[in-house]
Amino acid sequence: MRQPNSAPQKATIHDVAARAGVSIATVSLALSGRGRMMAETRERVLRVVKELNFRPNAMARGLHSKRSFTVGLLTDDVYGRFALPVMQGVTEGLIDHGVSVFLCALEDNPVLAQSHLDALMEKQVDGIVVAGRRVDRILPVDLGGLTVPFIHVMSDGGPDRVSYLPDEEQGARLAVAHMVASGRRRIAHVTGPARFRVAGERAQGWRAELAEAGLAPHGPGAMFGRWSEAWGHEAVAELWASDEPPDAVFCGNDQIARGVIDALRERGVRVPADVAVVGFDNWEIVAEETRPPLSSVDMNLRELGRQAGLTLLEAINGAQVPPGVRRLPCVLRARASSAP
Amino acid sequence: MRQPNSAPQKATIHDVAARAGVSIATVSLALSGRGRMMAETRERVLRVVKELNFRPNAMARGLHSKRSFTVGLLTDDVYGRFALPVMQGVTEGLIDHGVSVFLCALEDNPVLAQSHLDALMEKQVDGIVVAGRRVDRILPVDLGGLTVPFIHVMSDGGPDRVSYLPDEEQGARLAVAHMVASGRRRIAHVTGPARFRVAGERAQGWRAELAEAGLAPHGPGAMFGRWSEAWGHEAVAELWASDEPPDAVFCGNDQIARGVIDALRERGVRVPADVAVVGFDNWEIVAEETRPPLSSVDMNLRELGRQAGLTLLEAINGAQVPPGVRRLPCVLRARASSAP
DNA sequence: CTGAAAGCGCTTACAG
DNA sequence: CTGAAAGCGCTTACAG
Repeated sequence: MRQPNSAPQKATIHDVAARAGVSIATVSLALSGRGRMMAETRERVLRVVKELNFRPNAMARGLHSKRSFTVGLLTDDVYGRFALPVMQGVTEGLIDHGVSVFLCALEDNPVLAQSHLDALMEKQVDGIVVAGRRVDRILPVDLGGLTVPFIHVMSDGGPDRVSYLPDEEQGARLAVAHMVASGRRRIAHVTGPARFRVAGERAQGWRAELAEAGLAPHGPGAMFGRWSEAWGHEAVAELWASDEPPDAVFCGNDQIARGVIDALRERGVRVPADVAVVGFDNWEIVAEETRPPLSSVDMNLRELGRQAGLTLLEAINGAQVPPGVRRLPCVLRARASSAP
Repeated sequence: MRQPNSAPQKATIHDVAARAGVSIATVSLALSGRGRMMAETRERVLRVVKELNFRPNAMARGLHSKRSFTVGLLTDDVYGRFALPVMQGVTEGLIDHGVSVFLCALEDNPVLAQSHLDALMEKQVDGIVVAGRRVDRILPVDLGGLTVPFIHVMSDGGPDRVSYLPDEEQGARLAVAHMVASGRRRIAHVTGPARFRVAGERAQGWRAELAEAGLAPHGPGAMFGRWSEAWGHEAVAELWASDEPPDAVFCGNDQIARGVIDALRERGVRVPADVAVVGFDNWEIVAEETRPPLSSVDMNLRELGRQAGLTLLEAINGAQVPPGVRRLPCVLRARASSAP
């Protein structure tokens, strides 16, 4: 490992100025392209900048501009299935603007959360992104006294804040419309616990799209259970105990869908010939390995993160960003499990 | 969204000094606890610090100390199954020392990678962690000219650098020893492509532990294939085509194990009664939903990240850290799939 | 025990 | 067109 004491000293603006035979002000001006100067002078400065591989010290610059060009990203998604794409989107959208992102993984620990927040504020972050793993869950931090703008993604900050969320209902409608279009008529919905807000929203989308297609919900209504494969199995047992089982199952997430498909195979019910199955989340590593590969609704998390990052940047730059929830459309990733 | 222009100005050391009726030097000294001063003065200063919620500006502090108390975390693991726990460990280990971590997701794009690296250097990071998703893969960045210490995790930086890796061979031996202890004698190994270094290391552990137990490898040797469920199915077909199928299968990862277990169920072979199955990675969300739940080797990625972060910190603080690979032991997470 | 001053590496009016 | 100076918010010798 290269040791810091053996490392070459970084060049400063004084080194550049001395070598180019100008003042540090001229170097600064040449670099920013602001003040107009003799083309020859500018070129000479820029040449030296390149020779010395000079990069302005962001801390010194920030001291003056009161902008650190950093933001903090708080998340409680320790597992990362949802937060990671969001995080990527945020960093991706911001790096083009020279903004770097501090990662803070909170994991339900208020003390840890507070120390992360303190560290961020000391580092003078220009803003904060709060990324949740579940919409109706509050992160263990008090953002009330924050002196910088912040924004929520995959977590609802309430009416006074800006929140970016997937359009769950629209995503559900996509899935149902897709099944209807391929001739399915008895479309059941198997999903997670009713206390999860997204479960209700997805069920609502299922119901609304069916109504629009002139179809009745299959069975007594949406089947709320758990977000697990095991629940998928159980739901199939229930559904196939009736006289008229469904010809399509729209599942609230990919794990349930996986359980449904496995259970159907064990019963000798063919997917997609007898029953179409569509999941939610488009968890690719699981969806692609399902037999047959699982069609699923993609929440576009990366794009969600990107837009949240850019909107935060606007707010940092002084724009008035009206508070409220912004929904981004989902897209359907059709695979074999829902073929006509 | 709270707008920056409406935000209360942050208190500076001058505000504190004025209000406490002392000089800024005294405030600084009181805060650092360095210079000795009248207890009463110190208390007065600290009281005002609290009243004004004063936090020293890290950029100003860093300008002087030439330490930013930040590090960069480069990773090419876009999916995040492996990198996320590592990232968490790194941040967790460092936040206690006041060090914040910049996240840079690289995803095979050298241009993006370079711009992330440039941003990090401008921000004056004190060091860099390089976290891979696969040991024998080089990240698309040239770290050669770096002027700060760096360290590798889940990626091998070669003989001149410090790298933290799981002890793959030891992990494999754990799995095999566990199966031997529960009476299994014909232990097969189904794993990923031979060109992956970890596949070779895990196979080596399997072979070594069997030898130590006085057992021969089951079949013609380790079965190299793909890191997928589908390969697990195919391998079962091969294995059960022989006269004497195994009574245990050690799998190179959890996806293969999942495929193996599913395939065995379809054949009516009982797990664990007839065959024990153990996976690798301890990918909990999958392992726990497998029927029966899957025993698996855990690489301790979080701890790996934590230690890497702390070692980087030592190097930053000037310690001489001898280069080379450091292996951390894996642990076995036994579940029902390998019960005696 | 406490304060005035220099300096960290920049940027930005302000002179000339 | 270019330079000298002030200032961003701290820390650290150095006086007193």
